[in-house]
Amino acid sequence: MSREDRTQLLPLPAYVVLGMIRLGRHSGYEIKQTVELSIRFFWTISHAQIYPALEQLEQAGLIKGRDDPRGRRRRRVFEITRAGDAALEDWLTRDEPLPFELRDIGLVKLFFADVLDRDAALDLIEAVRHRSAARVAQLEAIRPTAATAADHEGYSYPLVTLRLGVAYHQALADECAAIARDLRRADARSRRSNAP
Amino acid sequence: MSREDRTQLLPLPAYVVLGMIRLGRHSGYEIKQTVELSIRFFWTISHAQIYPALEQLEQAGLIKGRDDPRGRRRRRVFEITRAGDAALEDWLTRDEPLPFELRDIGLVKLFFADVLDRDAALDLIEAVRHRSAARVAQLEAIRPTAATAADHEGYSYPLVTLRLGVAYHQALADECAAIARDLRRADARSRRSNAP
DNA sequence: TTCGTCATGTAAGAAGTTACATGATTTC
DNA sequence: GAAATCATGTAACTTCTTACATGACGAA
Repeated sequence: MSREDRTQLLPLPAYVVLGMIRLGRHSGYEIKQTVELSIRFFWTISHAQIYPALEQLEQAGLIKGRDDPRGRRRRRVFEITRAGDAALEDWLTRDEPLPFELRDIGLVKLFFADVLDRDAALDLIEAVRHRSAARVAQLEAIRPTAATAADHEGYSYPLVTLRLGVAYHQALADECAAIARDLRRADARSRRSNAP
Repeated sequence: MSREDRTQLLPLPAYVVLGMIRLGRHSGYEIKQTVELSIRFFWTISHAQIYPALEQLEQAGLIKGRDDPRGRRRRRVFEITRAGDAALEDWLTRDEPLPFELRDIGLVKLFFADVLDRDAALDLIEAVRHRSAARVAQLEAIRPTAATAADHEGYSYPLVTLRLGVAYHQALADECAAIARDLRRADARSRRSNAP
């Protein structure tokens, strides 16, 4: 797919920054913080990307910035323009593929686990299970905050993405447990038939 | 975390290539094909990475290559060395964090969906649901192949990773359906109370 | 006065993708 | 004989992270 094929008017990080401005994050610093508190489980962006993106968005007329120092501490705040609102809505409703890119070293290792003995393989499965269980716990810890925002501030979709994150890590953890059970059962069966 | 902190002896793609050689993939071309057929849902690697990685692995003495042309068509085949076996097993059993990196534009868009009207938001949820449902179907289509390999060739872990992939995409799809149901229910409730 | 936080930016480098480049073999 | 597949490599480019650089403010 070449650059021109997809009607990607802006690079993706810029849309994320635009969305954060739309949700009332004003400075680059605030955007970075909110990203870490909310979407970091399915999207990351470093401040070295944010500041150039803000520049780019302003150049495109989608946001409007002004200096708003706090005391002598410099600070630049932004607001979304009408063109920005339109661009964000266009992006959100655009009928385009929604890439799901996963890089999971746990699963890669597990894929190769036939070269290990049974116990080492089970250790790997347990490591993957534990990782997802920990992630579920992390997400559940955030849930009250998201639920409050949903009830009182009218932001219900952060809670939706949280639910999805919990759902798939819970499923991953459960399936790991099931797989470990199956492997142990198969092993017990084969030992019974080999040594009667 | 700095480069030296983690005892990452080789870059990750090199371990993936090493593992593929271990599973009997001989050439760079074959490795690329197997990656596409098996781990592509949680790891990708381009041929532009594979060939340098093979070079690097050979330099490190973990694999041994020789020319094995097919007719006049050149071809270089590799086999894993004893040092390579050891390095692979060390990597697989190493007690290190297992990064899970997700970049999911569907969830990002959903996170911002409060700025959309109800129908557009439901369209987004449906798009995310459909994407995962399609992925489940894709994975189920591969399952017979993986099951055969597990039963007859002693490679049971590819089937394990397949199960995990099915589990989490199924969970994602189910949760999307549940969320859509909840949203519609909440909407119906609020309309009832507003217009009695 | 030191540490953590607020705040913004740039530069260098790593990692990865796409495109370029080449050529043989097989299949239709 | 054209198209798909086998097969290997490099170059250019994009993207993203980490490190560098700077400085104010508040709390202990």
